[in-house]
Amino acid sequence: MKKITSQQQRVLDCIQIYLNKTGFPPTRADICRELGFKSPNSAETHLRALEKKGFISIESGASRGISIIGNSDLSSNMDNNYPVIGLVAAGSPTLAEENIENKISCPDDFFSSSFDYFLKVKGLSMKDAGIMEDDLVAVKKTHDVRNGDIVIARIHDEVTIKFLNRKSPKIVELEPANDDFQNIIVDLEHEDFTIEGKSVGLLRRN
Amino acid sequence: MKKITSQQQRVLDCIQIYLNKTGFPPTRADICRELGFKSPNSAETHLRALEKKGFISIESGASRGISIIGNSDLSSNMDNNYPVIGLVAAGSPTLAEENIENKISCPDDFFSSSFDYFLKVKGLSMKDAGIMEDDLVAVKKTHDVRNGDIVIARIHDEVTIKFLNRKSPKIVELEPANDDFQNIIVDLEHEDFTIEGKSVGLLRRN
DNA sequence: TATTATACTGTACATATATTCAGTATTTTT
DNA sequence: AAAAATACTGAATATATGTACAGTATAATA
Repeated sequence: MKKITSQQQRVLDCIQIYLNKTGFPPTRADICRELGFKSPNSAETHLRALEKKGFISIESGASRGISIIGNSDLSSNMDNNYPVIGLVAAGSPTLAEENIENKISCPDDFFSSSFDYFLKVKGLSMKDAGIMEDDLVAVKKTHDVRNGDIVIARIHDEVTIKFLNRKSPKIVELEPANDDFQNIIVDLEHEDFTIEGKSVGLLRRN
Repeated sequence: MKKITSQQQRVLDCIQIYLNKTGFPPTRADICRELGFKSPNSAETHLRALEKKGFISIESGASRGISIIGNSDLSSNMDNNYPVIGLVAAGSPTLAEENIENKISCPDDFFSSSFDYFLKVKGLSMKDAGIMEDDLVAVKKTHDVRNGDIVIARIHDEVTIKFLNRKSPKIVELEPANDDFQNIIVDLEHEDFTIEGKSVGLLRRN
């Protein structure tokens, strides 16, 4: 992003404020009125400078054809309501109504990968990985997991969040990030084991 | 809200889609083009009907002066672009262009308190508090801080994130959350010390 | 049944608006 | 020191645009 002058910043702010106030962009004359310019060309040259530097785009010929770039304000990355699910000792973290503690509005592209829900962490078994009690882990429902991934796994009826370490085709090791906890060895042939998903991010609200 | 006809709904949708696509509202001619009308008055009468029913407002005389009424809360609850600032060893974390690594679109009410920027954490001095390298700490610029708060403080030219512990009116202790690091004792009378803000949340993107 | 609302086409026109051209002056960059 | 960018005023103009007027036709409402 190229550098912006203070006057150009004023014009850019003016456009944003006008948009918030009216719902549509200003004309050159509107900008002049707001900022005290006496010639529409004052606004015009600033707009062209802002366009050249990539801050706005101007639809040629169209009235009020200004749009602020990076202002993905509406549908392109519309917020979605993501459920927060408590990590209970027993029971699968289903999206059933009774398991949803609340919902968080958040852009769809907030994390590197899309995700399906937030998991509220209980306990400190992953504390050395920076995952603390009550942290919200963004979980993507997938079976495409690799060694070293932080996965949400279910063994019988117990759900847990751990590092994945696939030792052999039949043996999976779940590693906590805390010396006070022990590794969990799962024999895929004799135990009911499911990967619910993996962590793609974390959110902590003080 | 009064009932809407299917054609009026089409026009309303058309306005929203046009807004999402271009960033500004359509003209009567634009609506005609999108929906296949052959007279600008077709769009005009639908717009007047939508205005009468309270779905949109029309600024008289202004080109593209259409705004969707239901979107008023959406524009106030709109996402904001928050700058990501690198925690550099030296220098204040100012919002100057050269310090902004990128921007993150995020709802204003995402954390318990409003905040001003994301600070990208370097080092592991707060690892026992679950703050890891490259984590993004949501920082609220404020001087209203209390003992036990995670604060962003500046000593001379060095910026750091630590627990605050005000020992006396003149002595402030900054505590890391890592046994490998030592407490920092600051003498307010003889050292250049500023509280830049405090942490109100954390974001980690794997 | 009369009236109003809906749903259009088509023409016309005043004005709202973008945009160009001609200047002047200061600051920044090369 | 020259060139380019910034920061304006002021005037002019082609056109983009809102909007009124004149029709036609069907569906909904009172």
